Amino acid sequence: MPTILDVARAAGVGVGTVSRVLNDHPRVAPATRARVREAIDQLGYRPSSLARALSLGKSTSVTVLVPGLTSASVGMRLRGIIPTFNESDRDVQLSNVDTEDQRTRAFEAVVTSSRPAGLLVISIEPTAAEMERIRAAEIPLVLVDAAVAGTHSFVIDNRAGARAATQHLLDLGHSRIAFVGDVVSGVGVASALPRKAGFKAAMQTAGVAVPSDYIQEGPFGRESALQLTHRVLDLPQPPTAIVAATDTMALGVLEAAHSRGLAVPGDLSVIGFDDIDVAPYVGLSTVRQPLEESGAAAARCLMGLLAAEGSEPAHTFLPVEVVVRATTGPTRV
Amino acid sequence: MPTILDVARAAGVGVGTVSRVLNDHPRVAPATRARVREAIDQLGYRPSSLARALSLGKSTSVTVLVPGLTSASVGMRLRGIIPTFNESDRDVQLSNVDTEDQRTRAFEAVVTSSRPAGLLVISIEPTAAEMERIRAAEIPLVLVDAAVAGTHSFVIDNRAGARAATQHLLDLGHSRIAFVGDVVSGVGVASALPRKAGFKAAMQTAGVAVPSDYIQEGPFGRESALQLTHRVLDLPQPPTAIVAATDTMALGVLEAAHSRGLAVPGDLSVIGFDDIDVAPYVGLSTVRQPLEESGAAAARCLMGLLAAEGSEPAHTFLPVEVVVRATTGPTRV
DNA sequence: GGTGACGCTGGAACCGTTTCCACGCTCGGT
DNA sequence: ACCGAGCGTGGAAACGGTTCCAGCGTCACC
Repeated sequence: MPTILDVARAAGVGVGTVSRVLNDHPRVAPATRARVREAIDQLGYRPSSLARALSLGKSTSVTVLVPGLTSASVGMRLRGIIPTFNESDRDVQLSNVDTEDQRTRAFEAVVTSSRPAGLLVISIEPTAAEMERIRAAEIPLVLVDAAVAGTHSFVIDNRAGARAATQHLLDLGHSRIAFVGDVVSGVGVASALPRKAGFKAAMQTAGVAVPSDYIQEGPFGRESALQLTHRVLDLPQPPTAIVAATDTMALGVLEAAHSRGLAVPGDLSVIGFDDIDVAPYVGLSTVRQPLEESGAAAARCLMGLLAAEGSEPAHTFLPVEVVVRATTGPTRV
Repeated sequence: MPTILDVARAAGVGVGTVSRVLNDHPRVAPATRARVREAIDQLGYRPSSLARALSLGKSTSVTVLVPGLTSASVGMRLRGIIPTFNESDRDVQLSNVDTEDQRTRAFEAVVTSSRPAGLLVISIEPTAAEMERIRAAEIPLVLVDAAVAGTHSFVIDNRAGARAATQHLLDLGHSRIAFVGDVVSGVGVASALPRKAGFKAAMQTAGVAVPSDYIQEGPFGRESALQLTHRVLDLPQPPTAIVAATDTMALGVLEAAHSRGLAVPGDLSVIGFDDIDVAPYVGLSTVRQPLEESGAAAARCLMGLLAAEGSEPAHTFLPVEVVVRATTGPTRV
């Protein structure tokens, strides 16, 4: 395995010159540059990214921090992120952070140990202390599905999305509308909170009262949503429509409806949020957010930060859109 | 950011001793060890993995090479892989290799540039040359959904799986059974090949002739399967059942059936392969392979290789199982 | 023709670890 | 009391890059 010194000797130059050629520094005579290039090809030399990283004090790869890798929406975001980086020859370190402990250690390791060139964080709001350490370490940071002042971030208006979803049901003539959402557990931004708020706001604006029993919350997941749905459907006055905080939970809602023999949307309308990849197959009406595109956009943003500094931090709002499929409709007469 | 030298000074020892403490070498006096530990805590010292990597000639992270990150089955495998590594504090570098060019460069980079502690390759068969370079670089290698002699690998019996799927249809009384599969395109192991062979074998054993038109092959994907299905259903003697090489393609088959107003399974039975996460929601009958578990098992295997050398390479066969859901049944009478 | 500026270059220092070698000390055996 | 073995330790060298500084030409200009 040839080193930079071998190349320097072969080309009859110093190591500094080879390094300058490798990094496209302007101060190299064209003839020398050509000679070095030739020596590199001849020897099949490839610079060691390990040595480069130590010398620079930072690696060239980017780190991506995600909570709940198993969740469908996170997976779709990653599909936008990984290829975008790979296409530019950027290595990607992927870290799954589910517990509070993993989260602490992950941020710690990023700053002290692995020192990536850039950091992409999904659905996690770094604490002020974490932000400060990242800033001090001069690691460019981009947030997806989370926002902190002074940072680049890509988010959607969860409140408006939920509001639109609820409005869609109201427009269909529903008034007994329930909400099935997840509570914060472990790491991860609580997008369920603004979604619940959007639901409430829509109902209030429409002048429709929401019984407190109509708001059911539990852990994230299909299974959990199934139970919450049974609970709300067992009420003396069950709802005719349900807004789920996420598509994954909407799948649980559908399963509950199915197991009770309820017709969807005849007996019960269901709308989710996110438009994960199974949604079209199940015919689930939902609020689409550009998951894959959000990942790709964030990755491009981070690469811009790595290439040329500058550009003041900005929050980018991505569009949401109600997608009507087969699980929402008027109540059967 | 304190270095090992700072720790050495604080503890009144040499850097070598600190390094020995860090790496749990036995040759350190307990008292000294304690003193060094204390200094480490006091200073909040964290070793630089960058420097460590250079000194060792290899990084501590593992690299995972995957083709077609967007495909559902690969995603599920990753869900088994990433958390398994993360739980042991192992960084994971993820590389998406779709084109032949990316593939070459990825293997090249692994050996020459990034030099991970271990390599996990999904659905790709390294060439003999690549194998040789990896062996020379002494990088432990584990294969998933691909097998090469002399390497640890985790595979399923694709042929037997397809055979069982076909047998299931035969048992239901079908005899006009078609096959919709994908052809090799870009990088990735052609598991469609043994699956097609399994289909043919089952039919031959049953003594049922298969018209050549009944075997349709095209690019991988739902869209492609949709067109292939239309083609086979346009035949004068259309099939009453279709074996799809993958669940993703089965989804295309279902879509085609749906758009023609065919009842499933009344007019057309459909069975897929893989049991991807949407399969249960669509009610797709399929051949289940333990996708997530295969990833986790491979990751554990690689970690074993990293911890303690030894254990001769072995091919591990994971079980497959026909899962009957709602898309297969007898032909409507 | 002398001088200053500047482009290009070589090489040393440095990044923060690991590892190897050598040395001192202790202790058991003779 | 002496000697050798061996444990515990310090420190230098090495890993392979980057960067900075100094020096050498060359050239323009006076």
